[in-house]
Amino acid sequence: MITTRQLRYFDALVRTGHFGRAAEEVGVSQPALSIQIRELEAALGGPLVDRGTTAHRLTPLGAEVAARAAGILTALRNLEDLAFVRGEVLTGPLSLGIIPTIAPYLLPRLMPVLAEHHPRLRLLLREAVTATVVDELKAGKLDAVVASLPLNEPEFDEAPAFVDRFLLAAPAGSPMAEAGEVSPGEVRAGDLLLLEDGHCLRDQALAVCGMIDPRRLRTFGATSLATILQLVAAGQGVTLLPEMAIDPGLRADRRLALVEFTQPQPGRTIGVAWRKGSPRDADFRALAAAITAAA
Amino acid sequence: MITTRQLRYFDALVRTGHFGRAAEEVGVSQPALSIQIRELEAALGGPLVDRGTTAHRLTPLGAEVAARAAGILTALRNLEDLAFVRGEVLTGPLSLGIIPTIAPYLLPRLMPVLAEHHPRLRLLLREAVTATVVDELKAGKLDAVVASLPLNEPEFDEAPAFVDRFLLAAPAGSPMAEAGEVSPGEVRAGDLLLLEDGHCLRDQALAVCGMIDPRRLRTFGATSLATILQLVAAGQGVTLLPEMAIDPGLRADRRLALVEFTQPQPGRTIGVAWRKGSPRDADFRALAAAITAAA
DNA sequence: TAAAAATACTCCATAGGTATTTTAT
DNA sequence: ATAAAATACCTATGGAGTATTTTTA
Repeated sequence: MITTRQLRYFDALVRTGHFGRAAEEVGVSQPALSIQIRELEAALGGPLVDRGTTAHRLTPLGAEVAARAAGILTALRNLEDLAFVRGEVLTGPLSLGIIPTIAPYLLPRLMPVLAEHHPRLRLLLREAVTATVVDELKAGKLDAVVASLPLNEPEFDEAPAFVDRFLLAAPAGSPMAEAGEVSPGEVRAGDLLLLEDGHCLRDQALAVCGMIDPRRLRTFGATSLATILQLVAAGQGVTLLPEMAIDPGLRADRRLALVEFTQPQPGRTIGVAWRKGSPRDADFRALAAAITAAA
Repeated sequence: MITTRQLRYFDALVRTGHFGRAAEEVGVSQPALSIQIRELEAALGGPLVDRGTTAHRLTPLGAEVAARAAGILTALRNLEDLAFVRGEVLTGPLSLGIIPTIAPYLLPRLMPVLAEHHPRLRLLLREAVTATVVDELKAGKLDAVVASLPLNEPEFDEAPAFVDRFLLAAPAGSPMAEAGEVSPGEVRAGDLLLLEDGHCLRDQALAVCGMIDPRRLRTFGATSLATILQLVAAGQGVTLLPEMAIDPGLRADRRLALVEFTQPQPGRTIGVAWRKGSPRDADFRALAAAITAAA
């Protein structure tokens, strides 16, 4: 008899590749997890993992079971979510992931909208780069994420909220700052300042400017747009700036010039993504609507 | 924490509509089942069934849960089936449903083929009308069914094996028997002898002859083609006879005439159906191939 | 020899059984 | 009044913890 417990433990084992860490993740001791894995292997008539002391590999049977187990666990999570869908939309706890290039600019505008229209919503926020929040959404640690769409994950549904245009931030007085507008192709690789690896905005900036060769790029350890903007203000280069990041304080900065791109203006679509089949999808669409209202 | 046990018990409750019979079906006492249902209701935050003393109705939440639970249980069954897919195809136990208008004619030819090519297969056969084997296949009591396709069940996959033509069996000497061939439209409702309700061959005969109005039909309690043929031989009427039901003994019967239909000749497609996503689908396609070889 | 998983053994939570009560028709 | 589900109470299985041993790189 296969139990959900066995599947949960095995799923954690697959994701961590380590009995001890998997046990920690599901909140039991390592022997308890080992025993459940052994039970599952007995039920399926063969080993699921090739045990090495340091590293483990899934057997072919294990890989097949892992894929099916993930599907079953997602369906179970969705079933459990039915408990929260009682009454009106957007009430109760909601674990939401937001990427760093959206969170600080969206949240100040979004929170008042949610507080007014969905006062019984309890948001549990998590800020991390796209790859991280995507993994956590798949694993069930998050209910939904706010990110740049599309995420190209077949197991997600998405609701776009608004389009965020890109502008060019350049040092005041530089040639580009003097032009009324610039085309993306005019940005030189040596001038472009980028966020560190993992931020989707970095990849989008490269795509917009048509750059592929990573060798000629100047990447800083900067994890926030605010830091990058300080570098631009100091004349170190230019950067792609999402329109939503512009606030009055930024416009007042005499060291910076904000230049629009020529048509068609590049931009990113901001929206909400969640696991397909979730019974809370009405909630998530309502959230996307609230984001549209806030933007 | 939702368990597979709760889902299994609830699924049985949904299908039986009765706590006692559901408990019997899953092999536990009625209180044990009641407790698991209550646990599931607690986990989902609301009642799943409206308790009446004699009859029960699912709540809207209950209906939603029932649908999702059925999907999860099917996925779990398919996962458990992975245990049997080790080694070569068509080995080990296989629960197979066959409808009565196929079983007695196909099995004598099929069993030797299977014994020769798949000696390690252990067939567990069940003969019942289409609706019954379809339900049992959905419920996981059967692994596959041999029936007339398509079954039009979105949760099944199908593999056709061969086309079984229909012929007309008429009393020797009757006008239709004298004609070299007849068209389906010539069969009069008052002449056509039919199997009792539930046999798909009955519905197919009506469709072939273009009859809709059930009031003018003469239905007997006959559950087998052999019985119907005795009535035809006695001059009581005519019947639609699948070609595979014809054996030398039947051809030798001087009281019966077998008349072919005009082109396009009507017929039924015989094949194998199973639950979508089953890891044993290679087995089932091999079974369909064996049936083709036997026919 | 050091890190990681498997065993050994003890404890307790939970599923299950029987007997009985409650409930609704 | 009767059939059906819920409750009460006891038993036993199995999941989990700690301590320890085995394994392999």
